Amino acid sequence: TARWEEERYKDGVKWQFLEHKGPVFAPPYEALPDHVKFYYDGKHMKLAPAAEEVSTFFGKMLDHDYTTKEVFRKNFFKDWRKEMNSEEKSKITDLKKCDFNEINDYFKAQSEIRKAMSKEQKLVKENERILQEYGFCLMDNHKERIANFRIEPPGLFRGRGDHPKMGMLKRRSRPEDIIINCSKDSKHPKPPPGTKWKEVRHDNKVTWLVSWTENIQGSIKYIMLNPSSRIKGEKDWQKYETARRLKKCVDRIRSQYHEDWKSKEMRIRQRAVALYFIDKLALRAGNEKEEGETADTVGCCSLRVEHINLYPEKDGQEFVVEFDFLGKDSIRYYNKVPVEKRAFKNLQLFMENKATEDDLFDRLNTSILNKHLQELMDGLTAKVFRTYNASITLQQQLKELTSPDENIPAKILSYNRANRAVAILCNHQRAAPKTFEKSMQTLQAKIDAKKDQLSDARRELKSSKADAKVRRDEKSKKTVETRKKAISRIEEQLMRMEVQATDREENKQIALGTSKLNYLDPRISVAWCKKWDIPVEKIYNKTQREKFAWALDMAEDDYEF
DNA sequence: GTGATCACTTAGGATGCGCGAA
DNA sequence: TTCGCGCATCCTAAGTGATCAC
Repeated sequence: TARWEEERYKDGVKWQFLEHKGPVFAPPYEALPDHVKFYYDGKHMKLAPAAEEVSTFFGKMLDHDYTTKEVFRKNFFKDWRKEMNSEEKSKITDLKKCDFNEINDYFKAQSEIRKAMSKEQKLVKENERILQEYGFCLMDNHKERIANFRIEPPGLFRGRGDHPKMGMLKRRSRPEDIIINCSKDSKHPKPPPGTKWKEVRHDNKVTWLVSWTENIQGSIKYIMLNPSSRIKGEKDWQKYETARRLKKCVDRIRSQYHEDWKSKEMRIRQRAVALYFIDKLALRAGNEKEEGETADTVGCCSLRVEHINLYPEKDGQEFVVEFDFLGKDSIRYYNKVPVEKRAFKNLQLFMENKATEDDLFDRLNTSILNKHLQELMDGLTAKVFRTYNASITLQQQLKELTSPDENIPAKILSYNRANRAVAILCNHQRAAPKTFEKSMQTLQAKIDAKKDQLSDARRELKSSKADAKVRRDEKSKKTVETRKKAISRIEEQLMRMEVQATDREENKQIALGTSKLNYLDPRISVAWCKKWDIPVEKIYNKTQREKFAWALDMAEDDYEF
């Protein structure tokens, strides 16, 4: 469907152009010299000197505050300079003097146009066609949905938190960067005309269909199957089965690490205290990271002295450890927890004679820890504790919070509360939605209005009752009945709103999705739904039901994690 | 033991879209 | 019919952990 046109570039070189419709490459292109790129002039994709394309990225991002960050600007300008030709290089020497407002306005206008167009259904149809053509593959004779079938487009790298590489240019992937993985006899997508794939291989030991190396960290990116696929589903099921095996031996492991706190060997004590944190607080393992390559974040094994404070006594509690560090995605973990005395004494020992930037567990890393865990249980690693503790917490909380005589909305609130307990345990946070305050106010106003309505209705009932007493006829009796019904309807509506308000307030800064999708054995939820006769659609949306199809089939109302 | 590489899961924010209220 | 909101989906970064070479 790509429409090709011919145009003339300023050097007198003839190139071909096309409107961008391509699903795999954005846009598709011929083999081009490195300094030549595409840009969009509002009508057509055109060739542009690379520098122009790069600078438009900056314009696109102008609304974000990070374009004011020094690191971002420095990295961006360095990479931009690399893309400039000699004329541009001598002209564009100072980022401060560059004004990107025009291009920024242009992209804002573009997004308005896109919004208007989306109503026309044209784009919707086109997206559907692309999905049908590129969004599926055949695996073991089953048509399976592919998760991320589009190659990542070029742009400026942001990263999360204080990332040292923010602002760098993420380069366009070319067919020559792409490795295709498929079976020998299969039909695989052909590269754009005049180009070649880097490689076509047939490795059935891995699950990816396409891979390429990204230029910011040099890591490998993959195209893989959707969570609804057989291969992902089976893996997911296995994960929860491993966690269930941990349930059987967790007592033994816990008493083991309590013993190890007394060990003569420092490395064993450290291992035991770290495992205690991972188990009790659901901390992540904490692999080492290369300095200067990523934001400075830590997990359990990579905690430094500066990340904890010890209080022999605080707020009436003994042996309190205060954690304050940035974890995955630079999300802050802050927690004050009383710990067992022996663990506390060990921590004091580990911190002796250390500088704040020294490792808390200097005799430990994730590979040592995981080797130890492997000996305790086949397939046990640090992350299994997170899965186990999350799922067992959900199960316990559901038991505790669900009261049999509550109605469905109230039961769902209980479910969300159980889910929330897990999200808090795993520290799954989100930024409070921008519209939070406003939407809370709107809801409160609705509640108030409903309350007024209720008192009006009650007054009306009273008067009609009095009326019925005097008149003693059928008609007035009927009025009383209708008004009674109206009241109970209003009461129910009010209750539902109040439940919703509580739920939303409690959810302000907590993300439930991550735990629901990755940590909670879906069979627990399915069993709960069956037990209390709650439609599973109230808990899992369509996508989630597809992902957890295996669990929907499997779990009965008496399922125990 | 160490570092590099690879494959895979887990993560939050941005964007898209459908639906109910006005 | 329009508007605004909230949930679903998309996107891709950032983790975990296995394996391999030295």
